[in-house]
Amino acid sequence: MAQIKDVAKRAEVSVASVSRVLAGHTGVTEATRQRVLEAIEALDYRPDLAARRLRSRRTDTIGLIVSDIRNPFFTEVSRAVEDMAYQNRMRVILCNTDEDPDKEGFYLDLMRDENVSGVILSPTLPALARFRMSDYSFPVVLVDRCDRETTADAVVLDNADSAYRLITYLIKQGYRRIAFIHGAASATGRQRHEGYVTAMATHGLETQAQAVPATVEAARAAASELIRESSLPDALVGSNGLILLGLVKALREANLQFPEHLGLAGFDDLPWTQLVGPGITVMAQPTYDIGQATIELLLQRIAHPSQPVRRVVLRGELRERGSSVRQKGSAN
Amino acid sequence: MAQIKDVAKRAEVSVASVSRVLAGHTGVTEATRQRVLEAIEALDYRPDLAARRLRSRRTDTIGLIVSDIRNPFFTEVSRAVEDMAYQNRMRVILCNTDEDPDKEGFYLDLMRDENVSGVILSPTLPALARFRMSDYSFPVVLVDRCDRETTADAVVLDNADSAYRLITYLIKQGYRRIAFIHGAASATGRQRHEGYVTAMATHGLETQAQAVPATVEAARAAASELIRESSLPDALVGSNGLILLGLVKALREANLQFPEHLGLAGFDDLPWTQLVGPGITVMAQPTYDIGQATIELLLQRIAHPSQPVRRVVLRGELRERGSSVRQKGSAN
DNA sequence: CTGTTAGCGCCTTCAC
DNA sequence: GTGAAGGCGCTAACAG
Repeated sequence: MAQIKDVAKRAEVSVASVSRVLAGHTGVTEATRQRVLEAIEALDYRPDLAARRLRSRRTDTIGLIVSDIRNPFFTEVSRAVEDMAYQNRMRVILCNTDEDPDKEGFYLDLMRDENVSGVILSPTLPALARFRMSDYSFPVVLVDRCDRETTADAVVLDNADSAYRLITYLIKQGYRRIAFIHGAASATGRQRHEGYVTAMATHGLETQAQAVPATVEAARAAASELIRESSLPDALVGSNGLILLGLVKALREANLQFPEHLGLAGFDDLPWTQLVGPGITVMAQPTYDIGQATIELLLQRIAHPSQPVRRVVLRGELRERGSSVRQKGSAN
Repeated sequence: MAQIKDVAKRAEVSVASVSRVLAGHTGVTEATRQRVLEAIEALDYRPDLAARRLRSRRTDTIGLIVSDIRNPFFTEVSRAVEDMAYQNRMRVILCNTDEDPDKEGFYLDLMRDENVSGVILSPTLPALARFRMSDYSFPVVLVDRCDRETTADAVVLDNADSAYRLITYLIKQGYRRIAFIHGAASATGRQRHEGYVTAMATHGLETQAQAVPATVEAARAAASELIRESSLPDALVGSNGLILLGLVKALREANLQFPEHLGLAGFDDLPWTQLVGPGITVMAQPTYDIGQATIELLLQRIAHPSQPVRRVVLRGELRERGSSVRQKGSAN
């Protein structure tokens, strides 16, 4: 492995000059620049990143900490993040917390040890509650999850509003007994629940909500339970794509059709939602945009550490499909 | 930020002793060990990874290079990889190539610059064709894609066999004119195509295959085209989850039901495949296991650089569902 | 068992 | 415009 002094020797200059052309500095004769470039080429020299990082104290690395990359929302976000990172010559380290604050803490510590340029974090509930930018030695931008009280750069959906609009739409369709299954472990689930409650209250309707771990299986189990009860709800709503999938599974197992037996809706416009049954009405998130906005915020924060805190709130978009078409002659 | 000499000072020992307890070395009195530990605790000292890496020449980092993390197969693989990496105190750098050999080359160069401990690579077709372990300064394990001729650690599905078994199953169901849409840009798509051709030939049937970029949209377009032709095939098969999704979309657009109008099958047991229509027959890949096996191979290779090359071939599992139930009275 | 010391490969003043 | 030299923070000989 060639190193800088080999290049210097071959180009018959000092290591300082090599370093200068590497850094793209001015103050180097075009002639020496060429000689250095040739030497670099000839030796297939590549600077040692470990040495460079030790010296320069910067890593051009960003950490991406999410609950589970298999959640399609985070998959898409991660892709946007990696795309932008690539364009900015930065690498991304991927971390899954499984909503476990300890694991999250471990990774946050790791980010400090890695001396990353910045972190994109989808915090667990406890981490969000006590989040302070000043607790970290690196810039952090929150994604998907953020409280009203949190002072931090963040990119989120208008969760409460989106849920409110989705529920209001269902109510306008004629649904009354609307059950809401939402993720228990995240701010997102809570905020969407809030929107649900507000919408129902606005129309004088009783709520029937249930918090579950945000997994397909938990949602399926909860829905199965709910369905088994004597009085079926008019409609079922899942607060994210995973939960919605669980609901569909439960309905299928129970041999219940939508919208014939009950209405169905949810969040996240995943590819399959338009394919199952008559299509499922969803509140779509601009997922890739969310990821892109997040890393843009982060890059700006890295460039300007003391710029004012910013929050980007993206709007969900209702996609009406067959699953929420109220059936005539249904019980009220 | 405290550093090792601060710890040494506070514990009243030399930096060497601190380094020793950090490394978990024996040859340190329990007493000094305690003093060092206390000092570390008191100062909240954490070793600087850049310095450590420069000195030790190891990074405990692995690169994961795939075509697109949004492909559910790679999503799942990446999760397995990250899990195992976490357990082994290693970090993973995520890279998407989009099947672009240049981008792939860029990342492979980056891996060298990063001096990673190892790389998990799902190579593009050209990269696979010229792949030589000796071209890399770090261990590489191939995942999902591997030729017969390639000499490298690898974990793959028994692609040709799985396709053969899937097609043979369809033929036994009574299907004859089976069209196969497969990914053009990967070894996997080619091998599955091979299995398809073999199965059809074995039964004296004519093939009708089409290679497309492995995206939902490309598959949808190709299938739409195919469907528009005067003579509809008996059955449609997609060589992976993305392609299968495209097929379903095309059928839906054309208002064609499965299995009523034609049979349908594919690869990858994605959650939605059991939810759309009567469920779709698929060849399931043990995705998480594949990821796990891959990183295990890599970790072993890192530990024993000169151990013999190993290839792990996992078997696909047929999951029969409603989409491939031959309809009575159909044309032959 | 413990301490001293010489680098790991690079960047960057500081002189010239 | 160029070169010499001193670290960045840590590990691992080598002495003692």
